[in-house]
Amino acid sequence: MHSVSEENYIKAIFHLQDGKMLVSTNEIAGRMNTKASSVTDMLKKLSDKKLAEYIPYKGARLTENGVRCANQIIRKHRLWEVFLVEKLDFSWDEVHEVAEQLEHIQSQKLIDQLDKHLDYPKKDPHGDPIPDSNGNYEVINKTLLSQLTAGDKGTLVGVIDTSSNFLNYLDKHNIQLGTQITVMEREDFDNSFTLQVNSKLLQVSQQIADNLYLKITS
Amino acid sequence: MHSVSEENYIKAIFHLQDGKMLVSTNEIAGRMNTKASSVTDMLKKLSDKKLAEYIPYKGARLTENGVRCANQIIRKHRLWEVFLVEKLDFSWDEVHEVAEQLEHIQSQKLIDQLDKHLDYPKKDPHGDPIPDSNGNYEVINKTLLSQLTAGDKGTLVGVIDTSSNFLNYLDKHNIQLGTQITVMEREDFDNSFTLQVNSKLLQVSQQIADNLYLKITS
DNA sequence: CAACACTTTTAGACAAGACTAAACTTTAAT
DNA sequence: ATTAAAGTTTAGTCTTGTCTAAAAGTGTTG
Repeated sequence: MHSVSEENYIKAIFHLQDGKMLVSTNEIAGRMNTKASSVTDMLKKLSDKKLAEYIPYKGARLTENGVRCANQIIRKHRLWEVFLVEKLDFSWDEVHEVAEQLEHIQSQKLIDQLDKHLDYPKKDPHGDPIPDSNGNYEVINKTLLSQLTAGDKGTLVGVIDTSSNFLNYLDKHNIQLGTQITVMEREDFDNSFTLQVNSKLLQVSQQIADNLYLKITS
Repeated sequence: MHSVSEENYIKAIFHLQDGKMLVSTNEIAGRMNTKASSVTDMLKKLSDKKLAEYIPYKGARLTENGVRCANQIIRKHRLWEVFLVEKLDFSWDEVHEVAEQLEHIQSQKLIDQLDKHLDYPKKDPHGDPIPDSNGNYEVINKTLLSQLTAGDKGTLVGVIDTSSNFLNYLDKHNIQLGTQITVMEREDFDNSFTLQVNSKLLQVSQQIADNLYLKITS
């Protein structure tokens, strides 16, 4: 089918193009830890294969075909994450790296059976939706914590950063998917927040507030 | 660690060197579906990395390190095969291809936890032993069917060829691991056999007899 | 609208792993 | 002991994916 490298670029473009008309070469290079010149080469190839539309000096965007492809890779990634957590007792901060490898295994039967074995999960361990085999997924109603103001409250339904560093920070404060969070105060100067979590007060920086999705309950 | 390609060569040499002093370039090329010149290149690389001893024009053999490495790859391959059959309802003829991909995933925790999840299996779905994390495995007492004579009998404990073609042939005749087989007659002319299997008589060619391992019961 | 900064592409190189064709060893047979 | 066949290695090429350095394009700002 497609090479591992092609799949990684498709995934990167997919995540970056959300909303945007075109994704720039530099943005892709940043996310992939490669150089802009390597990205240019790959964009030409993806364009030849009709997986992306590429306008030199302007940027690129996935075609319908490319999006379909991206959804299948994301489906595989997230199903493997569920497998690792549910069946192999991985914690949510350990799964990403391994899932990055597993997502490239090519076997339709494998992924269908894995889905069934896991009882058709709808979300991965970080709260992200798992596309079904047609690429459709439940849109989750969620708001970035950093956009809330004092008095708002909700439950944690997703995280953006899935690095061990960040997830360990959450673990340390007993914050998991489903945890109740109330915004007590917002500091306009540095956009930091005072939250009430697990009956305790917690100060969090903007960087943290930018990585937490809540489902508002009031 | 090692590249996928290196791992595949290590595995091939390991399987070929059984008993032999040295494995020839051509033998490796045959098993890997590559050309002899590609094998020469790789043997130099494996030799540089101290994974194989290579004597130009003579052949190669894995070092102790190479053997350790081979055992870990085989351990991963066979554990994944068990997983596919036991947990994902694959049949024994479908697992090889997918396990060839899965065996190259790099994560010690993954393989430890998979082993535990499967309850530390000792054999894969084709009857081959699964090395433990130190590379040790149970030696299975077995004899090639093609070396038996009229009157011998035993139970099927292993197969050599794991291709769908061969395994489907066995399925068609209801032959599985554990099936009782009696040698009724051996035709010296073409080394074919008349067997009694599942209370029926079955003619098998030498090629088939060369791929079945029995544990002798009489 | 010109000049500079920034982004992007091109050109050329490299590493891994494969191939073909030619040269070289080994082995077996006369 | 020669020679032919078979097996192996070398030399050179190709593809994929990466890089650096240089050239080209874009855009912003005075």
